[in-house]
Order: sequence, then structure tokens, then C-alpha cells
Amino acid sequence: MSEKTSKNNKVSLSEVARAAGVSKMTASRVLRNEGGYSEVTRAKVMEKVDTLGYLPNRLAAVFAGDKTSTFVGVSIPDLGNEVFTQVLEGIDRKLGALGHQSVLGLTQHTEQEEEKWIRTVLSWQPAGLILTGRYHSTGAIEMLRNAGIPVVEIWDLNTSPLDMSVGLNHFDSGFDMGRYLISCGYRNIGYVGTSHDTANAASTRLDGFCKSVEGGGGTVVRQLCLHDTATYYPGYYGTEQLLSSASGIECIFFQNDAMAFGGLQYCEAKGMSVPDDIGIAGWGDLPIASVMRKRLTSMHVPHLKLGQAAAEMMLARLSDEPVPSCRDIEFRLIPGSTVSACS
Amino acid sequence: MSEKTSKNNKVSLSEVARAAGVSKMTASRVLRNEGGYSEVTRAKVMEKVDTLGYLPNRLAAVFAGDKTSTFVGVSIPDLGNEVFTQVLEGIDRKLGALGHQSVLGLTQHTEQEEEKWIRTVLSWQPAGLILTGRYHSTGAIEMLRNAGIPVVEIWDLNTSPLDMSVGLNHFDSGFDMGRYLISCGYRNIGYVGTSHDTANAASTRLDGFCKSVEGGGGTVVRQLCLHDTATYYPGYYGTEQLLSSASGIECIFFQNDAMAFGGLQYCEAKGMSVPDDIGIAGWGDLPIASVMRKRLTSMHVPHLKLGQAAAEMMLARLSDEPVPSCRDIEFRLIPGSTVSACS
DNA sequence: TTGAAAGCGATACCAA
DNA sequence: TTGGTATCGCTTTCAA
Repeated sequence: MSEKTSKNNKVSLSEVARAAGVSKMTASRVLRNEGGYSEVTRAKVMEKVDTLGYLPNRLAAVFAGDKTSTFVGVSIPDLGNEVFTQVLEGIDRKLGALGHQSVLGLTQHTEQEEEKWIRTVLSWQPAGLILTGRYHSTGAIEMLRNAGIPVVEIWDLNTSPLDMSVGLNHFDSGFDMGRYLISCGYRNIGYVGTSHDTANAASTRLDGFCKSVEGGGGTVVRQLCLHDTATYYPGYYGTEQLLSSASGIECIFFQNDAMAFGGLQYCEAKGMSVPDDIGIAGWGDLPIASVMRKRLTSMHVPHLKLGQAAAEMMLARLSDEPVPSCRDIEFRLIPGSTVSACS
Repeated sequence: MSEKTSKNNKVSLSEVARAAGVSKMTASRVLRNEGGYSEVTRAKVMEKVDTLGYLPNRLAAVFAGDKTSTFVGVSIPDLGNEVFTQVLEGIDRKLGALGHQSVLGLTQHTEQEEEKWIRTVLSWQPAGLILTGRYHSTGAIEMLRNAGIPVVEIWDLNTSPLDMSVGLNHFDSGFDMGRYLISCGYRNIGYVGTSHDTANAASTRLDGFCKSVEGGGGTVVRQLCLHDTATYYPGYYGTEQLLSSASGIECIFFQNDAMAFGGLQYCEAKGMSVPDDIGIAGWGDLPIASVMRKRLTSMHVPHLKLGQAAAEMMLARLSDEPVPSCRDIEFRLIPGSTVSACS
């Protein structure tokens, strides 16, 4: 008459309770360390948990308790750009340390992908969402509003976020770089980056960059936006394209350090000397910069810290602690020696 | 008397059904495209879904149906090593394309972290798990056995996996590299990598490497295993340490291309010429190799493809298709020009 | 300190 | 083509 333990042959809380000779409520209390039971009871229950190899079903728990899960949806554009892997690492480490899990979403830089992912991930009743970028489809925004869960928008500084935001002022960081290159004496400048359907942080940087370059009497001769991932090789062939389609370029600003390194390699392969023949500036101060012979002119951004800050804001909100709605992350120009600094 | 819509003020299926004037079973059937309802009914239901902004609660669905979720737990050691970010990208893209989500776990190369993460993620009733590496704690193995869900172990080739496996023969890839360096005439060789508590693929490569070097009459003079992440800067300072603590090293084999690049930069910074003064070999054929002036001697590994294969095996198993328990991924030596190939 | 009963939001199963 | 009812595993609530 052995009544089936359960359909899916997983050990359930009632079985643990039955084996321990207590009610399932008591077992539940023990497992949640809720208090209000004797030490003897506790021991009995825990022993059976071990014996039976009981694993709680959090699905059922969240469901029953009508509270939030420990899932946090995290969307980033892609994993080929080291900038984002660092941010993600910061997020996941912090989240993990506090008992939460990241559900990953690679949005490929498109709002449609993001919206699709948001719809799916929301159906899992996540505790909150961390989204890269400030631009979302109207459908996505509506869902986020209705969901009533914390949302942290990261990367772009966003002073009027849906909910919370942590990021940096990309416009200013581009502006600063432009001003610096102008101060170095460059006037004819090129840009190599990648482009996507949606406006994004990189395009904001470029806007700021153009503003200061033009304001300083220079010209952004050509802006090359490749349909590719912002990494080494596109930096290489992008530089080739840029230089062959425009002449007189004295300096190139790249979307990030990986692309800048690719560009640097191209220039040197073609016998150009950096910075004597051409200046190179990157962005992000990525790990590769730490081993380059010439210190790459770049913009330091604490990616890991940014990710951690996002996770912290999320967790603080989930614990009902007061959280500022917007946090500004500092960046810092690194002069480097891949541009000729004529002070 | 407006009775509360529901505790958490989310729209539920019953409300949609009530609004549409049908039973919740009918509404459920419509939403799942199950068939067996009139077009009129369908239209009524769908209209209310839109009006009310209904989002299904997959938690409840999985729970009720006693079937598996669309979550797949994916554990990788860290995000600082590009090798793993590429694999992860392959996994998540493929998983996402087929309606599944990755729940990320960064195990920091320790079995304890992995076990802790497995325990947590299992409590969410995932459809399956993808784990990096073949070594797991006994506690983890027991949980995996009991869970009764598909598990794909990736990265190491594992002919007797817990369930399924896809990876490459790291021993052989190290062996091949050793044999090649011997064939180039090198005899006193060094190694720079990172080490962790657990045995792992990198150490297996090193074993294979030593075997062929020693078998070929050479010596692995010194093996440096840093407690750090396998990326650029550790390659740089690791090389410094290696060269200052051992003399007569003619060639260095690195754990991966990022470390090799760091090492190369160190050597050139110190005025050594590569490969004339010292040979450099990497592993993995990472993106940076595509822009280096000198083609880096390395081992090509299709990381993205490996990740995709893992996701495919998982999804095939979940659809009850036949799946081989083990899949071997090819690698290929890239001679390059950072070692002096004296044929 | 403990337990019994009612639900959470969906699906399965059977009946109409 | 539709709907009623039991149920999934757990927590909440209330009573003992």
C-alpha cells in the first residue's frame, strides 16, 4: 500500500515531517529557522532532512508566500565586449554573496530582444531587474511599470530612471576626451566604433566628443560605426577603412580600449608610428591596457564597481532600505602616451 | 464590495477568465494554444489579456504541471577569462533562441562554491544544469544524481560523465603543444598559468605538455601557477617572476592567449626579441590573437561552438531526442611566429 | 511549542 | 467546445 512519495519522486516537506513525526508546519518552521520549536524537534527534523536528502522547492515557497524570489534578471548587450563582462561580474558576485541569482539576458543591442526577454523573465516573478541602458521599448516600459518590482538601469547616467539608476555621464566622458585631444594639438580627428539600431552610451560619448572637438576648433573628420562587436578585430579593420576613406587624420578615438588596441596594431603594421604619425585614444581602461608597451590614452571607468553598485542598490531596495534613485560613477582621463601631449 | 483583484495586485488568469465570461480552464487553453475552443472564445480571451495586461505566472504553471521550468543553470569559473565568456555566450545565445534562460553561477574555481550554487539553483527546479569542469564535490554529485534532471559537463572531455559531456581533450592539446615546441628545437621550457584548489583543465593541459616535452628530451624547467585570474597582467608579472627565478628558459607556454600576450609584452619591454631570444606560446586562439603583429603560436579552440553544443545537447535531451553522452570538440595547433619554427 | 485548514495561480483530468 | 474539481509543495493564519 506504499502510497507514492510524490509524482516526481522528489522528497517533499510533508514526507520529511511525517518521517520526523511532526506536522509539516513544524518542519517548515525549522527549515526556515523561524523559531518557536524545541531543540528536540529541530534535531528530529534536521536529521530526516539529511537522511532523505530533502531539497526545498523554492518555486512552491515563493508561490505560496506570495513574496518575491531571489532571482534578479540581468540584461546586457553582449559578452564579446569586455566592458560588459566586467560589469556583469561585479553584479553577479555581489548578488551571489547575498543569496541572489542572476538570470542572464543578452539583448544584442536591440529593444525588441530586450522586450522579449523582459516579458519572459517577468513571468518567473523575479525579485528585480537590472537593465543595461536607458532606452527601452514602450511595451517594455509598460511591463516594468506594472510589474511593481525594483528596476536598476545601469551604464548610462539616468537622472530620471524608471526606478533606480547607476551609471556614468557618457557625454561628459566623450567631451573630456575631445577636449584633451584638442589640447594636445590635434584638429583632424577620426572615430571608430560600432553602431546598433538603438541609441546607446557609445553614441552619447561620441556626441560629447564631437561637441568639444568642434568647440575647440577641430573637426571629427569621419565617424565610422561598424555593424560588429566592439572588440579587437573590428578596431583593426575599422582603422583600415577609416584611414583609406579619409585623409589627414591625425588622431583616432575608439569606442573602447579593445578596438583601440586593434587600431594601434593596424597602424604599426602599416609602419605608422604612434603617436608620432597618428594618435590613438581608447576608452574604458580595460585589462589589456595594463600590459601595453605604451600606456594607452584612455578613460578609466570602474566597471566592476559599477556592477557591484547596481547589485547593492537592488538588494538595498529589496530590504526596504532607503536607496537614492540615481548614482553617478566617476571616470578619469588617462593621458597615456599614445597621443602626443604637447602641453 | 469590489473584492480585491488579488493580493499582489497582479492580474491572474481567473480575472482574465471572469472578464471574458469564460472559465479559467478555457482561458488557460487559449493562452497555451491548446486548441479545443471556438474562435469567438479565443478572441474574447485575448482581448481581455491585452486590456488587463495579463502576464502569466510561470512559477504557478511549472508548479501545477509538475513539469520542468525553462531555466538552465550554467556555472562557469569566472568572467575575467575570455575563454569562459565565449563559451557562455555560445550557451546563452542558443538557449535563448529556444526559449530557455540561463541562471548564472560563478564558482570561482572552487568545489564548495559550486556545491553551494548547485544546491540553490536546484531548489528552483531548473530544466537542467550545465557545469564547467569534471570535478565536483561528492555532495554536489549526490544532489545531481537525485535531481533527476539533465546535466551537461563541459570543457573537459569526460567520457564517463554524470550524464552528458562536451569538451576537448586538454591533455592531448597540451601534449601537442609540447611536441611542437620540442620539434622547434626548444629544450628548456617554462610554464605560466594560474592555479586553483581544484584540479582543472589547465592543469590537465600542463600534464600533457610536460609529458611530451620530457618525452622529447626537453625539460619543463619551471611551472609557475599564480593565484590570480588567467588574463593579461598575470601573464606579464608571471613572466617576470619566471624569468627571474630560473635561467636558460628558451620558450614559455602560457595557460591562454591573454596571459601569453602579457608575457610577450613583458619580454619586449625588457628588450628581448620574440622569437629570437625567447619563444612564446599561448592557448585558445582568443580574439586578441587576430590583431597581433606576430601571429601568436597557439591552439585554436572553438569556444562559441562548444557552448552551443552544450546548449544543443541540453535542449535535445529535454525534448527526449537521443543524445550521445559525450561529444568531443576538435582543437588545432596554430604554429604562429612567436616561436622559431626550425623545421 | 505545535498543528489543521485555507489558499497561492496555474494545469490535469474527467464530465457535460 | 466548455467547465468543475483536485492538486502541485509550501506558507499564512488561526486555534489549541
